[in-house]
Amino acid sequence: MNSSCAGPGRPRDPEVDSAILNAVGEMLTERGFEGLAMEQVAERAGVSKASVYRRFANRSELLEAACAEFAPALPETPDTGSTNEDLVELLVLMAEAMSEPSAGGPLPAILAAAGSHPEARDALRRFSDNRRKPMTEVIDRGRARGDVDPALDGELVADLLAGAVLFRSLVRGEEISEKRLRRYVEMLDLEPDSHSS
Amino acid sequence: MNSSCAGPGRPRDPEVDSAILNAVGEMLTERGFEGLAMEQVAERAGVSKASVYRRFANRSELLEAACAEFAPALPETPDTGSTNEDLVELLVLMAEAMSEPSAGGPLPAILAAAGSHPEARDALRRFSDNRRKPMTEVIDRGRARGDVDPALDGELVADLLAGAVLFRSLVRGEEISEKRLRRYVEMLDLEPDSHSS
Amino acid sequence: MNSSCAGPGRPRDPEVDSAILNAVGEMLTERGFEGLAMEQVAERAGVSKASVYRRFANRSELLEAACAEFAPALPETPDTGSTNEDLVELLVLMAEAMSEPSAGGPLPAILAAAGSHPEARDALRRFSDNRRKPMTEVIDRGRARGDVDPALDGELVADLLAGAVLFRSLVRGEEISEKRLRRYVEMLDLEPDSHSS
Amino acid sequence: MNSSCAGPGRPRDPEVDSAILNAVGEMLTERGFEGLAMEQVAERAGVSKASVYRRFANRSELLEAACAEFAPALPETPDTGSTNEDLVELLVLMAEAMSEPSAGGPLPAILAAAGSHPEARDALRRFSDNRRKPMTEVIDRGRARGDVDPALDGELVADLLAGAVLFRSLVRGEEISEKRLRRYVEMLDLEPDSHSS
DNA sequence: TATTAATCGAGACGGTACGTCAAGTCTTCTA
DNA sequence: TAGAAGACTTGACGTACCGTCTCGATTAATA
Repeated sequence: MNSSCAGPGRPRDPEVDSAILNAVGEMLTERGFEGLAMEQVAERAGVSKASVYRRFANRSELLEAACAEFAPALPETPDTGSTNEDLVELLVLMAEAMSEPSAGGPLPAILAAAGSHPEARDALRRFSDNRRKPMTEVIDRGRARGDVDPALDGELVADLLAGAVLFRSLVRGEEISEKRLRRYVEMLDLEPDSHSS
Repeated sequence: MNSSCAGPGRPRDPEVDSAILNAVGEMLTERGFEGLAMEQVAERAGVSKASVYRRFANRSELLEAACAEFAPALPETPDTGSTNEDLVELLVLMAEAMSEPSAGGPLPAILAAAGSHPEARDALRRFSDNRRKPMTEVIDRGRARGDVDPALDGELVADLLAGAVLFRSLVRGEEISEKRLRRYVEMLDLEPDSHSS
Repeated sequence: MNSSCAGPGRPRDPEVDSAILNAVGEMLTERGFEGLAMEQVAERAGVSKASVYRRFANRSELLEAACAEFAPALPETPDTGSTNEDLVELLVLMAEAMSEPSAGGPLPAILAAAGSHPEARDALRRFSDNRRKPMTEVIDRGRARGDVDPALDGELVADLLAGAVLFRSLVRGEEISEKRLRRYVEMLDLEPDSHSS
Repeated sequence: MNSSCAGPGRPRDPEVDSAILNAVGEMLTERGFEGLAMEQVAERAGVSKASVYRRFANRSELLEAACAEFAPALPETPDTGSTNEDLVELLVLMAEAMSEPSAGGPLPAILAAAGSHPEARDALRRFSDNRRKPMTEVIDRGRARGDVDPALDGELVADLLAGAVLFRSLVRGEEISEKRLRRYVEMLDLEPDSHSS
């Protein structure tokens, strides 16, 4: 709908699009969700305010687009041989992404926006889906190995683990040690024999 | 610290304090964190803008105070005889508080602000401490009954369970069924014998 | 210098300019310099506050502009045949302009501001230059007629006469009778023979 | 009414009175009429705002009091033997008082206020009366000496001379050279013989 | 090739909120 | 009581964004 119909008239400059989105990403990272000002986005992108508004009718839409853009690379599914250890590795990555701005990029800002902006929630959902996939793979592999109880619901596991990371990062604002992450995983008792020994 | 030292000068009118805080609470509930405008808070509280600024130097401080104020009564610790069932009940309450504004009061707004505002985070920490206490009690009681593994760390349990609720509410924006909450609890396998039967 | 260079961007609406200046003129006349409030000027002009501030960075600049605008038509140079009589006529006009607000327009307000605001002083200078010109013409004409001492310095005459009017109006706050004005003129003894008879 | 009736209760501290008036004088001198803020006067006087308001109901009254207080020493009547020269000396003093703030004290500020505040006008009237007296004396002495035309009206002379000084200082904002002052005086032709020689 | 229509920049416009400051009034404590 | 301190309402100050708009100047596809 945007790019396909060539129509008459001057076409939009794609550089402008990307300049805007870049600026949004930076500002979101640096100054958070509240610090996202259309006016400064335009200036920072070296673009006129009208050009921003031509694409995004308002702050929300801009945020929406930024969220849509926001798709951090799906992490390599780890394979250490141990289901628990694989999960810990995934959680470590997630915890890093949640930590202070400019480390984890705009994620905290988007999270902050989630309360009021459904698009932000969508972005987060996509993000969490991405994160969930390797988690599921890890569990499936464990199940194949016979490590993991076949009846186990991978989604519930993801809710609990991702939730714990989210909770401590967002609500309690703490860095999470790898040790703690490992204890979360062990609590779920995925590998019954591993500590019966 | 506030009221005891009379000092010279006219004392602050406590009605003004409460009028402001009430107004903040309402606005936060109705219009979210972004809709919290000093000017309108003042108007709504029937108070001059200067009186608001005398107490709270800026929006952040106002939010902070609102958060401090926001300490919903700690729920009755349930006692159904079953540890799992008690936990489910606590989670149901928590899930309700997280759902749509005006149901759960300003909590979602505060949560949204947590990303950018440490004070909001503090408020949440206090809130979560309050919630955590009955959870710990329930677990302790279970341990006393012999239901629960004595080695179990209650805090980790709370992280996982509260986190899962938070995660599904905030990130995925879903209402959470009681059934799902029960499955979270069961996953933790607190009462080993309960499903061995 | 203002209107010719179109430049990029939406051009300023000249109606806004004039609306503002009109409002300023009225308020200055009605409520004096101290009663000149940016906020009310904007409202009265039916214009946003930002539009006022875009043009005038602060009250002083607004005053300055109002002063610049303030250039009452240079009075007809009278020609009664008598130098003295011509001067008296000019002084009468000047005395009227100095009297109560809304009679003389913003002049008293500007005069009041002159002490603290150089721009007001500039406006007054321009104004007095305008007033001085007809005075000089009258004197020159008198000199041509042989009425007036050729050595006479017209500027000094203007200082003395205008000063006297100013003094009685501002410092003493009195209406000045035509008779008194005539006596001032006669004191200067411009037409030596006129009272030798 | 103020000082005489002792009445019941603690008497007013006269130091407070003078501290206030001093502060007013200084502020008027330094920051002009518009810069006269009750709040800062109080602070500067080391006095509570209420103590200021107890004495002066509002800014105008405070200004009024300051004006009342403002009574620069009546200058020594000069006596050089020459009427013209005496007048020049008086004008020099007056021109100095009119020049930049902190040189001439609060006079320029009061002058600025004269447009809107009758009390300021009163103060100026008193001031000009003070100035006028030596001028009249000088003229009378001249008349006694036979220097000056007996029919001359001293008041008119004062209007013209003081007015010229006022005019050039206030409206034109110029320092006035002694030479120019002398030319004003000579223009009035008080001593007909002095330049017939 | 000329037309045409949308783009781009710049920036004015009416709004709304921000956070500051002062004017006056009122209330309390201390001396 | 007076005096110091300071809370209170009111209202202007000057700043910063919002989202809309009007320009003049580019561009490319189309006629």
